[in-house]
Amino acid sequence: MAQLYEKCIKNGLRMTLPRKIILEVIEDSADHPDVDEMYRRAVEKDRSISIATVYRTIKLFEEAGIIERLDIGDGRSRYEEAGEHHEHLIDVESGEIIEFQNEELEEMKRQVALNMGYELVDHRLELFGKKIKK
Amino acid sequence: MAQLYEKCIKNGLRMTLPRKIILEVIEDSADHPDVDEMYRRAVEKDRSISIATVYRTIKLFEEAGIIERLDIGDGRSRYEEAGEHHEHLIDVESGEIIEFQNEELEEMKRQVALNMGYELVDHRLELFGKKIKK
DNA sequence: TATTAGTTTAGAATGATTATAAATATTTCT
DNA sequence: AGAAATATTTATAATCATTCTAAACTAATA
Repeated sequence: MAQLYEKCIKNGLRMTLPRKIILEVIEDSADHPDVDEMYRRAVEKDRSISIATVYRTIKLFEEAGIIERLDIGDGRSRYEEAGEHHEHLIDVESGEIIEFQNEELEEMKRQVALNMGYELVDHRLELFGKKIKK
Repeated sequence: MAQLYEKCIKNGLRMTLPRKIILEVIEDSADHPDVDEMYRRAVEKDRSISIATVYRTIKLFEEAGIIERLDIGDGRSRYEEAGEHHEHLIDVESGEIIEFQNEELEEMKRQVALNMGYELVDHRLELFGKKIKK
């Protein structure tokens, strides 16, 4: 599963120890950690890593398309491995973030933008929901 | 056009001078100002108003459903008068924010949430587009 | 009008993020 | 490999948006 590493190399990034560690953190994370959480996970692997490096590296990885930023509207940015495009449903009671995909929805967004004379270059959708108990 | 004022009263808000001024600013704004911009506009009407009051009052108005928050992903919160639900298309070149409505899209969001066992309580969609030149 | 409760102000505090300067590490050149 | 040049990291200060606090002020109530 070193395809992320390959992607970094392809982007001409020097793979230093801190960058490798942060990359590992990303690979190991199935959730959507914020910077602070990523920092905590990185420190577990290497005590000496600095928060500034985490911020800088995350920005670097984001620009290289290695990770994607998710903004659920509280002040912090969360990150996840880039990949298949998907949307997020946030459970307003538990804070849980659930991923989903819906091609029809995607297509409709593209279409709506087009109707206004725009080429869609990015889009962001978050649904906030309450679990229906049966 | 004092329906916003009425709405405040209905919500049991004391209508002090600063609150009236901030309400005026909201009524006069056809765009999507951030807190700092709203503060600047308020100060033009009353020199003595404080940024803390603007923050507090905005939060108050948001909770009362007088205004709505818009987050376009740069660090700041923007606000607009609450009303007809609509979405935003952000022109990535000019930064311009264009409003649009699409009931079909709305319905689809509700449906997608429902399929996952959730009642949609809120949703946020932003399209980022580049103007197509003909 | 005195008392109480709510609001505003100014400024300090906080939390997330970015910038800076010195120390380290990596690459390049010979 | 060793020196010079370049990039990266670290620690910390700075910044930006936002929230909190305490004292002053205003409005509502008894």
